[in-house]
Amino acid sequence: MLAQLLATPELDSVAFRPRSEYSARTEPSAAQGSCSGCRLQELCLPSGLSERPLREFAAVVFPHRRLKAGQALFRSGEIFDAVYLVRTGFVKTVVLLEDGREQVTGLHMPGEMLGMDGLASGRHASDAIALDDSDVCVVPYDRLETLSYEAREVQRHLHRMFSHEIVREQRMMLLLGSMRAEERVSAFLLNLSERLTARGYSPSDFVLRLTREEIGSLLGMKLETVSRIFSKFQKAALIEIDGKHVRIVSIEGLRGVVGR
Amino acid sequence: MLAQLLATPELDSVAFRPRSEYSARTEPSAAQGSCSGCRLQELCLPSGLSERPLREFAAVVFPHRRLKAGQALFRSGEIFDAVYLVRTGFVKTVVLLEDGREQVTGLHMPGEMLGMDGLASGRHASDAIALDDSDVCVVPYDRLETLSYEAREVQRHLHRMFSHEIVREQRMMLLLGSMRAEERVSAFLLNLSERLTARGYSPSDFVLRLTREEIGSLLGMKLETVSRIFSKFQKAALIEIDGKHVRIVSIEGLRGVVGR
DNA sequence: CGCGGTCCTTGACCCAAGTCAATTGGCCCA
DNA sequence: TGGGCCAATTGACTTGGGTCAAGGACCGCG
Repeated sequence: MLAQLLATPELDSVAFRPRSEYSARTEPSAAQGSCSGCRLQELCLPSGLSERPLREFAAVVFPHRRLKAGQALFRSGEIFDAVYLVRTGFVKTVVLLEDGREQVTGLHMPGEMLGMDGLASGRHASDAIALDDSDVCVVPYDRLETLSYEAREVQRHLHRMFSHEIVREQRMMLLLGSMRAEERVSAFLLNLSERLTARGYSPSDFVLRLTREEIGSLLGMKLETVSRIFSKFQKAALIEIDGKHVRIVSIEGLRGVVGR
Repeated sequence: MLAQLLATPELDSVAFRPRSEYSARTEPSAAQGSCSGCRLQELCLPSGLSERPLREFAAVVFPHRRLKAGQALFRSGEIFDAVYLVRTGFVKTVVLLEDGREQVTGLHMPGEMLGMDGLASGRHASDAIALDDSDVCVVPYDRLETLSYEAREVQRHLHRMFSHEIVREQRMMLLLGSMRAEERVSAFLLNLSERLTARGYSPSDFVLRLTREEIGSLLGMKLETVSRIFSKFQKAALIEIDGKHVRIVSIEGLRGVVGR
């Protein structure tokens, strides 16, 4: 999306110096763009801002970070110093149990904020891993604090984003705690469809960025179960599925699965 | 706890006028106490504040609301206008599926903040129900906004409380998505013990405020399973349980259940 | 081009947890 | 003081989803 706007030759030629941290960070690139020029505005931080704060934001510029598929944006235990806004690509977040078990806790799309979990303790409580080559806007927390301290509407918007995350996680708890496997998969597909639609993509035709195993982890089931349910939904003419490519044939049918 | 401080005759005689809303709200009582006098300080909003903002808070006074066991603090769909701080008693939060299924998403103790889920959409996304007779501090959101707008440390502290909630929910997702029933129950007991300890109660001797059904809902299992696991833990000499009264006999044993 | 790796699908079998049902014990209050 | 109600326990049985295993498709790479 917005990548086009910013992917000028100058930006593409910026050298990425890998740091020696264990998450193999890349330095934020010099890539810059004011929020006022960002196509994600209506989904992102400054959304809903009126004149004055918007003008302030117009001058604001945050560094970006480019991630290759599989690369970590941050890892559990690392010092928290910034939150992140996905600009392009998809990012998953994962929390780990000491014994190695892990749980995918979220799949984050352009416009969504990441990393607020680190604020509580000063260290991140989850890993964030790019699923595609991704571009992420880095908002240093002290910057954000100052902005929201100075512009009340920024503050309010920030609170709203926090709250959104809380509501999202509540819904995941509901899904994990009270729904059966088929309902979870159906809810997952419907949710994807909705969020992709809001970003201008087809509501019925998309590619899963996650493997069956990752989907299973997100939904609290095993990859074989995910696979079987996809097959079953296909047989029932609710979806067509080919590897990671999904076509929703009957939104109503899917709604029926979770509705009852 | 702090209730004693405030339960002066004048306050106790304040009339509670039930409103006509479907959650049968009581008006915030006129009960007042500055945050600087509150025994929950180190757990609550102004915690960690340095001189200046603390002085500001010293002047701050919020209304309280008394809830009888079973009474709702807020309900899903109601207009959001305040967040709440539990002062005494225990409060559960519940999210509902259209078909009537429900999921207990949290059990909240004194010092914990509630209701931030309403900020995202302007309406609460969950129900909050008192489990005991409880006393709750009502912080109108616009008040909070102003405070955190004026005192930067308040803002930071508020963000930290948001973040805490996000981390808590992440952990619940991990529990629901990746742990087996016995591990969940063990993690639940250990978590209760920890939080009660932080509040000055015994780490090993406490009463569950939830029924088996509510515990099951919180942990994503049926009440019979909860009951069986309690019995099993008792047979294994990890706990002693009599109705709602729990005594942890072997913390290490419980840790062993979830550790492996 | 062929080899190894990862991802996906499907089948057969099994078990953890759900379902259904009976019983007990408190507790409220008529 | 006893009847009704609700919470909890426990047993017998069922089942949804996990486990294990085999095989196929599709890479990227030497």
